[in-house]
Amino acid sequence: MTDDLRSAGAPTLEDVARAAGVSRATVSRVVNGVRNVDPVIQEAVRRAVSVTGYTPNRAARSLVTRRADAIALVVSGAGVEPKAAEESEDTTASGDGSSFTAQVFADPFFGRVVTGVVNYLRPRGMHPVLMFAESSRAREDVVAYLRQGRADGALVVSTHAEDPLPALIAEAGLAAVLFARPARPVPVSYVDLAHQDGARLAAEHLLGRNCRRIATISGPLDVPAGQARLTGFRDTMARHGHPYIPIVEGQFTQESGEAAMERLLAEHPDLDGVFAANDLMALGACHVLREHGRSVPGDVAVVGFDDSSAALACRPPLTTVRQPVEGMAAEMTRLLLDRLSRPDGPVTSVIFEPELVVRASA
Amino acid sequence: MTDDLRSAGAPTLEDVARAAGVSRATVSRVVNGVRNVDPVIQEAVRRAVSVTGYTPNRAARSLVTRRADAIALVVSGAGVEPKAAEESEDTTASGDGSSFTAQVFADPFFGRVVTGVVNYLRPRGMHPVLMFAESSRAREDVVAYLRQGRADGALVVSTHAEDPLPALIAEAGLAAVLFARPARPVPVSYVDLAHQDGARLAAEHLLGRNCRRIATISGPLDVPAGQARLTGFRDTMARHGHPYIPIVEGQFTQESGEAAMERLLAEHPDLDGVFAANDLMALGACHVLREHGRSVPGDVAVVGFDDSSAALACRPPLTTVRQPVEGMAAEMTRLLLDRLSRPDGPVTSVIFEPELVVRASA
DNA sequence: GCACTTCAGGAGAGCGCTCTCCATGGGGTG
DNA sequence: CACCCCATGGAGAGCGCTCTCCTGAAGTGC
Repeated sequence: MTDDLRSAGAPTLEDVARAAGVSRATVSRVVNGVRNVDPVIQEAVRRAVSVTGYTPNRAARSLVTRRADAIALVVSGAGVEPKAAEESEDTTASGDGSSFTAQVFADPFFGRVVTGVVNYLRPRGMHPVLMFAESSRAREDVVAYLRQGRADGALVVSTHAEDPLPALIAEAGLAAVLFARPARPVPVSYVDLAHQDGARLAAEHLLGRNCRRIATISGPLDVPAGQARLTGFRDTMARHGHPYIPIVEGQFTQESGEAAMERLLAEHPDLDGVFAANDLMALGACHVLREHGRSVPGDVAVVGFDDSSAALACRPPLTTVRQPVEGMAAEMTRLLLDRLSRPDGPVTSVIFEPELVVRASA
Repeated sequence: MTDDLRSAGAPTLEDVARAAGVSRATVSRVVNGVRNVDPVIQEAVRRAVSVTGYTPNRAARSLVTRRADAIALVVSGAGVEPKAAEESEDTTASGDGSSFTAQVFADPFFGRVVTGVVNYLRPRGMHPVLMFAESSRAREDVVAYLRQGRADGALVVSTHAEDPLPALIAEAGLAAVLFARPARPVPVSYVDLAHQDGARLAAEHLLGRNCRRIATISGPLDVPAGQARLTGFRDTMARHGHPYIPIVEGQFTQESGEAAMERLLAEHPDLDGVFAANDLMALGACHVLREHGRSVPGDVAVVGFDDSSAALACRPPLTTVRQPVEGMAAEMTRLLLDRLSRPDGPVTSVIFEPELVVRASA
């Protein structure tokens, strides 16, 4: 098609300029919409663009703008730690089902983060590069990737506290925004949820239903979110005259929720209310309760946390504390793009408020 | 650090060359490991690289190599179709929970694809760019992205048949590999599962347990995989003297599985075996069966398909047909990289064999 | 010992784009 | 009528890298 105007390969600015009878600079101005260009010439250029089928070469543009117009979405944390064989380059088709990535996607939480990020990025013509950083080698990869200018900044979702990645990125002078406050302070913006308030809502709901023997399945206590939800729950219970409540620590997985419920039931067979620090564990708890002949919410009321897809998948549907993950992820993305356009803007944090969603389980 | 050797900003090849007392070309050769370079000089260059803290600029490299060294992972299909307001650029922090991306991640299947892709890509220093193509606008974005050279090729996972994306990509002369055979033939390589064989395994297992009133919850029949699983199941049943079996079409979601099971139970209260075309629907079916007082597998045996995380999350754990999604995704990635290094290699397809995994549900 | 091959390393030409600087010209102002 | 200003478009210098071509020195064979 119209090969007469192009030398070979993809058409370049030069080709368009020739076709439109103007200079390269003018085409560039029209394409990027900068400065005033005579409407007549603009039109001519636009026509030339579509005639030649021109698409700007991103590498060339990036080379001069020093911007990749891409950002990385990094899921960071400790997964299965690197065995001796880590260097073995051959993760071949045999498939490694128990990998960190698999763990990550098992929780509906992460899909919601992606949803929020993508929804914000897409109208802006951007797409996230997906990276996982569960080993120190992988963390270096992330930093190298950013340093190479392949992405302008990173959105970091840590699954564990003490994650060294945020600090690494900050030290290297790279842009990043975190999902959730880092365990130890790092000069990086983040979004987070008022976890304690959420836990308070759960506690008050359980108490409002006249549950009196209430226990909780907490999240991992080395994760700030796990810690905060427990604190919020415990404080509220204490304030209402329940200074002591049974606690079993879970790991935010369904299995850990099941195990925790088993223990709770063994030690406190008469309990009538459970607050699980996330929906997945609440789901596991419901299963175990039913297996032990307890009806939910008849015998035991169960409240989850997150309002993830697991909450609806559960029988009965879970009463839970809604965490607006998609909105938080979108805000996180907004903060990063903001940072990129104003590199010395302030480091900020945005805290979202949770909301109680009452369904059938409590 | 050692600012004396760098002009400003990130160190370039030039800086390293100066530090090592060689030419730019030599540094490039060492960095890329091509041609013979005197070991002594190599060592000097390497030292200079670490002293200066040099990292190659990818944009500059891409500009000349015409390779982005990046690939796109595209989830394609029809989601919520674009409303009139599609152009409204403001998918702000309000969060759009019911979006296509949310639908996608609700199925554990996709996480497994990502796992396989990432596992293969990572040792090779690559990371996928995540894209969603559920509207024609989004499909154009994908093509434009590839045409701009931001990614060298695409891995396409279609959630629906008749997905126009593979054809669009092929027409544009861009590299791609598909997960699952396209509904209408497109000159693009793909990986797929022998769905019919998998369904046969399920049928034979149910028959082997002496189930005699067997029904199936099929996948969406406009998806090749849904179609093939039904065909395989029906054919096997017919071959064993069951020419007619009740069928209800589902949508591969848990809810659709529940609805289908309700209908099946209403119309055939005496059934003793169910084959659901994926685990999510099997999970839904189990819920409904229990609600109707049927024990699984005591009263009704249930077989799923995929061996996804839902199979283990189910009570009882699902007997299912294992689809090696991670391995398939890795192979798909291998095919793409292959294609990129040998652009006129053959278009191929790799079909994987499923495997029956017997657990408690049947 | 001389012509010839071999190979290490340097020089330099771009890759396609942006953006600064400059030339041009038309219109407004004193 | 002279002057200045601003709007407009062109020229051209790179951005940092790769890779071809070329030089020169060392090795090889008769």
